[in-house]
Amino acid sequence: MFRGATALNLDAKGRLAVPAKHRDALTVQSGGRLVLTAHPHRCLLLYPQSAWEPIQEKIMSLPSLDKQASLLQRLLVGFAEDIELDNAGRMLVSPVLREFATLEKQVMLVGQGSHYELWSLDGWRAQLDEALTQGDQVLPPEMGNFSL
Amino acid sequence: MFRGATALNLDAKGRLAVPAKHRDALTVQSGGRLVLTAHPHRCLLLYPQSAWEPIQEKIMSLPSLDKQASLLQRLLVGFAEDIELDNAGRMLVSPVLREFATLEKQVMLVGQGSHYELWSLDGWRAQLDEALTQGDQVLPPEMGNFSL
DNA sequence: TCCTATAGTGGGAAATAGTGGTAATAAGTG
DNA sequence: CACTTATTACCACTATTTCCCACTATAGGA
Repeated sequence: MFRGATALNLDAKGRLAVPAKHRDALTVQSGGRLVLTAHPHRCLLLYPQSAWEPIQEKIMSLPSLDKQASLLQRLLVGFAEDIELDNAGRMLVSPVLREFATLEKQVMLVGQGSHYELWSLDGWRAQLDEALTQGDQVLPPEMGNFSL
Repeated sequence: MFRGATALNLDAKGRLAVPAKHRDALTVQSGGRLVLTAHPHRCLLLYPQSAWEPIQEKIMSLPSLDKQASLLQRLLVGFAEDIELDNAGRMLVSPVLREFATLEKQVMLVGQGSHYELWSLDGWRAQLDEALTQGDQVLPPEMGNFSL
């Protein structure tokens, strides 16, 4: 499972060098075939292809004339791109996805168990601020008696 | 299956160059025979012909005196056009369809599994805004416990 | 502390894709 | 029936992308 946050840089061509340790974990699962897509919180999602497929199927099984469902389909499936790493372990992030998540040079790669999230540094900071200022209200109701 | 979003330009003659990777996926399925039609959300739909046929049959099997059904029939079947790509991989979008979806120069091609959607840049942006501002209400009820 | 091995970064060249234009053909009109 | 206009198919040029190689930096071991 993927975990840990790393600060990375996009190069001038929009390439992102995935750190070696994460790279190994990613390439094992689907032979290096990855899927990169958009998340409603304005970050990107990075899945091994085999983990992504069932999610896509579930999303596309919703009725496409329904307003809510089609928004979700257009976001998650519409932006999804098949990605491979070059022989230096870098992935190319398309202009469309870079614009969506407002990625410039500095980027955060954040492990989330089944997948990674990719944030612009600013987006990530904003996210953090929110979590910290909310203090103890962070817990959702169904986790009321949760203890670390 | 088709996925991924690409920004494209219509040229002065109303031709749209389909990116090579999507082109291959499209031409495999029906030998390059495609169907382009109108969608109620004011975008266009692009299907391989073989995938479109059963959909058209299903639509036309609805009772044509029903108000809802006939609206759908006129839109989806009424606007449908058979399309082929020229030998540079471009499709010609007719004036009628361009006007329907308010396509001018800049256009988004968005993969949706079995087909593609074609949006004007403005229409697509509006769609995105909606998805993002609705934030977490994006999930339809039957997907309540859905997790990425 | 220095040397070696591994990882990260940048750039360049070949191949491929995109764009615009021109010529030929077909269709429409007087 | 001839002429004009529109459409389609083809060709050539330009731009972009992708792949590969070389250099730099970092970390680990001797």
